[in-house]
Amino acid sequence: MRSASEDLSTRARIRDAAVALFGRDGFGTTTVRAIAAAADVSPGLVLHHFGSKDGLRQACDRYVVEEFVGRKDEMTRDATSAIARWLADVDRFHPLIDYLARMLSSGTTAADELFDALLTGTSRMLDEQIAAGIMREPEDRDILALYLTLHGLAPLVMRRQVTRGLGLDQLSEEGIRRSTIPILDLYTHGLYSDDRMLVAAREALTRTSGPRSDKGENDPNQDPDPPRPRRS
Amino acid sequence: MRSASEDLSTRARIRDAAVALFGRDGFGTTTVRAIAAAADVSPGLVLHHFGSKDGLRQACDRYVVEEFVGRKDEMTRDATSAIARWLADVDRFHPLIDYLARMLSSGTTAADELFDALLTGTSRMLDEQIAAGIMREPEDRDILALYLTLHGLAPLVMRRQVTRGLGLDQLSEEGIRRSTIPILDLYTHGLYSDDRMLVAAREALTRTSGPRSDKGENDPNQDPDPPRPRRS
DNA sequence: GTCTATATAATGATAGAC
DNA sequence: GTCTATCATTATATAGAC
Repeated sequence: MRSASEDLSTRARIRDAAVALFGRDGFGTTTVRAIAAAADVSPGLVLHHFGSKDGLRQACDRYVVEEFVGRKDEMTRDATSAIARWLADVDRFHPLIDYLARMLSSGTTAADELFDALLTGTSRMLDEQIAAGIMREPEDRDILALYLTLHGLAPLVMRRQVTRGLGLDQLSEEGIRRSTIPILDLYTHGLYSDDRMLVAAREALTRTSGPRSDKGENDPNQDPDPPRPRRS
Repeated sequence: MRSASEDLSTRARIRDAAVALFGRDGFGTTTVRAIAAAADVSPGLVLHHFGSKDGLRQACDRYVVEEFVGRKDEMTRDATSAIARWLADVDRFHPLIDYLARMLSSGTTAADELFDALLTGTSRMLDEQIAAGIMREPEDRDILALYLTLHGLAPLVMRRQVTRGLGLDQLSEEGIRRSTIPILDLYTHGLYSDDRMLVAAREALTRTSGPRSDKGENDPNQDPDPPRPRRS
């Protein structure tokens, strides 16, 4: 299991350097020269291999998608050992995560593909766990799958904020150790002590079909206001 | 309530154009000339007002943070009417959201400030709701607040994916109508049918202190693997 | 495949007129 | 405050030697 930059082909080395820099600094800010320097080749060679800067970007997109979706299948087969390998190889993935974050918040079709693949995986998982009786039957499987996927990606997309909030890298062992139980607790017992919010929202939604749905009032998530994305 | 571009000062018009373009295309990709064209002024004027392109960026950062945090207080005072106003004025906010998304996934200190403000708001809300008996006592308030903030921001940061998955804009009335109940359901009843996952994770975590924590196995969220950010 | 030039265009920034 | 014109720099991309 290669750890980082070793006996990679020159082309792969350039691609890896590009992923890292695009992910860290953005596409527009990153210059071909900087990529060439990072990969220790001449600027000309970068363009020789990928045609243009945009061609390089597309290659990076394809590579990152492939890498994530590929690993996803791997995870499905053997999650535990895959996680172990992941932790051992975490340095290799950080650049990919940063790149992924930029992909997802911008609007490329490659990001769409990737998201769809992850969403499909989540849906399949939901079906299985519900069938096995591990999970209960939710209100709406599709929407639940969508938001679970979002929630799962959020810590990756905002990795910096998680690391700041946790006081340590979430992807470290200690980070996982500290956040696992609280999150499982949330997904096991929920947030509210009883049904009253749900009932109230259901009522409000069936009652008013017009503008200003009152529901936003006590819902910690999802709602329309960017000022306080989870609640007031 | 001004809807979009009207009797704004020239400086404000330039700033709005910059927010929109930076948010849509990224900082490096967006040129001063493009901003000038969008604001219908000369390139020189842009730099006259903001000193440099980076100065313009900083002004945009400050503006967006201020706008979100300011609105947040507004929400706290009167969530319902604030939401109504938000919905009426949704076009004005879309560019801000796109800008926010880029801020949060890149690593500026302005983004840190903003996130911290939102996190503080979430924490305060948690305390209140728990004290009021609306929410139950969680495993760890701080970590819960952190992840609730992340979950709340996720649909904004990945707005495009939510819109694709929902088949309509999440910020539209119909989008809210469709996603409110499923999400409230998740936060009310949780995901799992019983405690077994939580118990298993707790056991695994206290048992093994070494590498490879088995817990990742059945936790739909937060875990280390980018391949399947929520579960296998 | 890889490098060293170099062409060509576009960018951020400045100066000075109005 | 706003514009036009221009500078100096830097970028992507190409051509050709090795």
